[in-house]
Amino acid sequence: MIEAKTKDKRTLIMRATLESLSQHGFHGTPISMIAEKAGVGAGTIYRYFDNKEHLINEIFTFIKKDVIKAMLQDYREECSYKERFKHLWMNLIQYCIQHPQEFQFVEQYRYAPYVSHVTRQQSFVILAPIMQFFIESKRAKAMKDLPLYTIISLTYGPIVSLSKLHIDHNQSLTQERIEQAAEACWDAVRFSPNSKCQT
Amino acid sequence: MIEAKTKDKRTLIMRATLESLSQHGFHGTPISMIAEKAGVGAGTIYRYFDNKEHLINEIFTFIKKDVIKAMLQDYREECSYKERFKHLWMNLIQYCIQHPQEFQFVEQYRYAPYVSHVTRQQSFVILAPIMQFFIESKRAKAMKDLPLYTIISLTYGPIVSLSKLHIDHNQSLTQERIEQAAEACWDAVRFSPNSKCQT
DNA sequence: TGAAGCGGAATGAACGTTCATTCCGTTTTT
DNA sequence: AAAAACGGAATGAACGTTCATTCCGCTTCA
Repeated sequence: MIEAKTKDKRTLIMRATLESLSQHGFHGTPISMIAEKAGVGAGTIYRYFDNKEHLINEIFTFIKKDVIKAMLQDYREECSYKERFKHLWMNLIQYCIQHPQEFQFVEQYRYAPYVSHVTRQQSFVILAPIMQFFIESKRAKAMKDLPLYTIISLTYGPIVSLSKLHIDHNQSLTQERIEQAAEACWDAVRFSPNSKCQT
Repeated sequence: MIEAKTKDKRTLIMRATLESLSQHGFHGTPISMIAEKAGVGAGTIYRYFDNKEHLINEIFTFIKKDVIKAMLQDYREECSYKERFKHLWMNLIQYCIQHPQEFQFVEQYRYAPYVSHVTRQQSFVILAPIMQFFIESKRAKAMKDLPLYTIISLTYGPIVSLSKLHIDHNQSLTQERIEQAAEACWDAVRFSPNSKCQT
């Protein structure tokens, strides 16, 4: 009971912070506003987090784990590489557009100075299972033999870009268009024997 | 003569701001620091810019124009679609990694609240010639018939992602790897008659 | 030609505001 | 009743912006 209640207030503060940050940015979200949104006193926040920076770092790692969970939902090892790729890809973009606050938060603070080094290191650990898939796909000649970070950029980059456009310009990213984009992304990374063809 | 001197000081302030912003972010760059870096008094900045927000907006549009200029350098209308695509793509990524401060600035503030609506509208106007190329490529069946913003995401997204990795993790983006990535990006957007092939 | 006057550019100390954090009296829990 | 949790006023550091003053190059006048 105590635990539950304690955790509730902690979560409340984190949610309020996330909401405010994605709406008003770092400048626009003083502790006082977080306190008000969360329905707690300003001082209470410091019972759960050392300081504002710590609070943000906590949110950061929480979201990262949530993202991976979402990506791996209904993931089936036995599918083809293409199917698995599209599954991971679409799960991720679905998460981004269904959780715009979380998405914008991560994108905004990924390289910000107040996301501590430790927090960023954790990301690598969390992402390990996804990395494995790429490595295996390359080895199996299902994907082009490109450096790992090139493959990540070719797949994650468009997700970020599409999600931003969707959220900010209210472009209607329909299921069909997401499918199209997933297919195109696969074209970018899939192994093609005659990669030298000219147009 | 007087004109030249005036412009110099204005440019000096903008350069100092850009440098500080990309290093320390918005929080970490008080006007006092900009003044010091530029070698001017704090008050002087307000002779050239209404306020901090205006200063940032000015930098924003300046960079946008610079980027387009860089992209269109040595651009030749008579080349094939693929060649023109790769030319634009590679010019852009070269700019990003050769001007990390400008790149990071744009990426950080593109959707920030203090980049005014007007400034963002301008971007669209500035980007018009590039958009035209995509539209024409689609019409000529050189590119897939995807929504314009999907094509932009498939090409610009990886550039952003690769540049960030390059700058932040000191990944060595060699000319060869840039070429590989450009080729892969083209695979993503190029028209392929048998787009239904399964793997 | 040299001195005095002039105007606007430049300055940085000072101001008022905002913010993260602390502190302490009150409330809730055990 | 003791301890823990809580709230929100108080604090002081930091910030953007202002403005009275200084500085400097050019013009005017003798």
